[in-house]
Amino acid sequence: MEKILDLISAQVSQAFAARGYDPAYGRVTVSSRPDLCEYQCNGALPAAKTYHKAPIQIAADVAEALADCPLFSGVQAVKPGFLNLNLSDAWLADYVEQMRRSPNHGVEPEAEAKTVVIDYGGPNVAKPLHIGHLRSAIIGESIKRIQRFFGNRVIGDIHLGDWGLQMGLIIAELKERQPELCYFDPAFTGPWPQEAPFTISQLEEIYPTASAKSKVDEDFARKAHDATVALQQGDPGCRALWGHIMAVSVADLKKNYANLGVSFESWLGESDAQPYIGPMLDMLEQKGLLVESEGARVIPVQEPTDTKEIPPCILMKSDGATLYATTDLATMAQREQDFHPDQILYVVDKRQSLHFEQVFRAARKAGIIRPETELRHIGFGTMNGKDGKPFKTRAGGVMRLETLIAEITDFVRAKVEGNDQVAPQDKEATTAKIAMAALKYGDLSNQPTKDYVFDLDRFAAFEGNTGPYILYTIVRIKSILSRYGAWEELPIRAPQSKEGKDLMLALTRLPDSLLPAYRDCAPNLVCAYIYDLAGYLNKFYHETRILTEPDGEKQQGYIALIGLTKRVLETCIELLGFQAPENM
RNA sequence: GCGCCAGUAGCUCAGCUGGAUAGAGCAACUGCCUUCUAAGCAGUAGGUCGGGGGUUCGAGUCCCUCCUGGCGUACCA
Repeated sequence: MEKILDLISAQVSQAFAARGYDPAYGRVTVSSRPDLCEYQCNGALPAAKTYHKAPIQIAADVAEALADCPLFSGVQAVKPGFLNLNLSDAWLADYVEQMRRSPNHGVEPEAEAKTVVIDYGGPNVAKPLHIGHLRSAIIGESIKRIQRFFGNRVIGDIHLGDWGLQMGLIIAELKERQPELCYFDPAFTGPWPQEAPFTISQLEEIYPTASAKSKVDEDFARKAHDATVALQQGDPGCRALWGHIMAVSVADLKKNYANLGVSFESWLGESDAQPYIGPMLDMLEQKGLLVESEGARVIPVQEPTDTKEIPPCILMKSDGATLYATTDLATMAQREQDFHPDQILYVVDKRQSLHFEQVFRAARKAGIIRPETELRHIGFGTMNGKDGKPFKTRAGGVMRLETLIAEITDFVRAKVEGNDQVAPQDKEATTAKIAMAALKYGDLSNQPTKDYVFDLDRFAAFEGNTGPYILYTIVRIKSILSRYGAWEELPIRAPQSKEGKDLMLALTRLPDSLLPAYRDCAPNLVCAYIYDLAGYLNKFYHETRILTEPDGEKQQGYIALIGLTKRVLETCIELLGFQAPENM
């Protein structure tokens, strides 16, 4: 269905045209002065210049033309030249009723579904998830859900860091600890053991140990390098070990992402892009795009129109090794082959923006993706501690994601334990839902590109603009609805109060809020919308006795209104990646 | 050096293509629970929108300049 601002703007534009003005001046926005009116049109101000007339005169002219319009209960031309509009109760109720019946609450999906690949996550195999992975996961997951809501076919790709030196380090360290393992016996031909020679917690200890050792022990560093080369060249023992590392690690990653409510359709990694590297480099050589520069093979991406200097995209180091950019390009070739995407979104730390600029340009130049495919880097900022510096543990290390989640969960649990509304058997599940809302909303309510301060005390307080506030609002509605009984089919009725009308007006803003959130990949706009909506619901709730309302028809209208509000709020938090409990 | 991003209330942040009196939340203070969950609602106080110029009927928003901070700047990912 059509967005309410479009409908109103069309009416006002018509009025402008009817009085001989350009209809383009008829654009209507939500009022910046809710005390004066619900909607406003500023078109008379710029029109004054064009028509050499006083703006107030134009506004009055248009107001006159709108006098009989059934959309409005009031149209006023004010001071400099504002057009102040108020909607008729009946028309508004009818619009909200249409929203109630619409499958997406009035939000129009894309006319033609697009195929979108979203690259988020990017965890390294054999290393625990830490808070650096949090934003990518949360933001990426939300963008994915928003894309789906608008009808697109979306593939979330975790893009594992499963290749390169880190694997060599682990293999080399294992060889030092357990040289007797069959994987290190060149004479051994298999079959390889089913069971991995380590657990996930051992793996998580082995990697940092090996990494630290390689920095002080040159001999060990060389062994790790050799193991990496052996793996990449297909040494059977190394490959078998690598398979174990992958299996153990991926199982653990799946568990951890599931705890976050984050999932991926594609579990491919850098290793899967390797077969594409050779052919891609050949193709680039053939096209003459790959040139020698300071001993490396690069694709120059500087354009004559650039005002800044863009270093070339390096695909092969002087020692012949490939790099990050090589893998990313090969991965793009793979995605083009597998999915033929209309859009690829990279939800990756904003500090890598230059890297993506180079890779995107190289990909375009080389024709690795179709020209019409949109490539976009959604760069996000750092999560900082209260001191404004990157978040660390008390000891100064990088905090594990599990630890962070456990800390929030503990805070929430303390509050839920003392809450009689929650049945004892539901307490743990409710705690988990609230904790997830606090964490995700806390992150997503910020603009993705900005660094933000993660303050556990603030998030745990649950007052004001927080995830738990949104959940609490939903729970209040659920409580009334469950006492009332069947409510799903009740129609929206004309508002009975200012609070009721304000709530309806807030509901009509859903499509106008979600569309920019979708276009700009900005979940923070969804947060801003539901915070606003929740506020209007709570005001309405406070001013209106619903269950004790004697007039049955009025009561049905109230119930229908809060029922729709509940559905809209739940739809939105679903887009953000969390859910509301029954009680809290 | 060059480039990108940011600077709005004590703190954390909004502010849509320039428009009416710059908004929330936290912290402070004041009211509201015998009636649907007070994790709520209402109110008070708190600002020369980093500084200085400019564009115009009008600038937090656009242009220039300066200051401060963060990040990035060819063989790490």
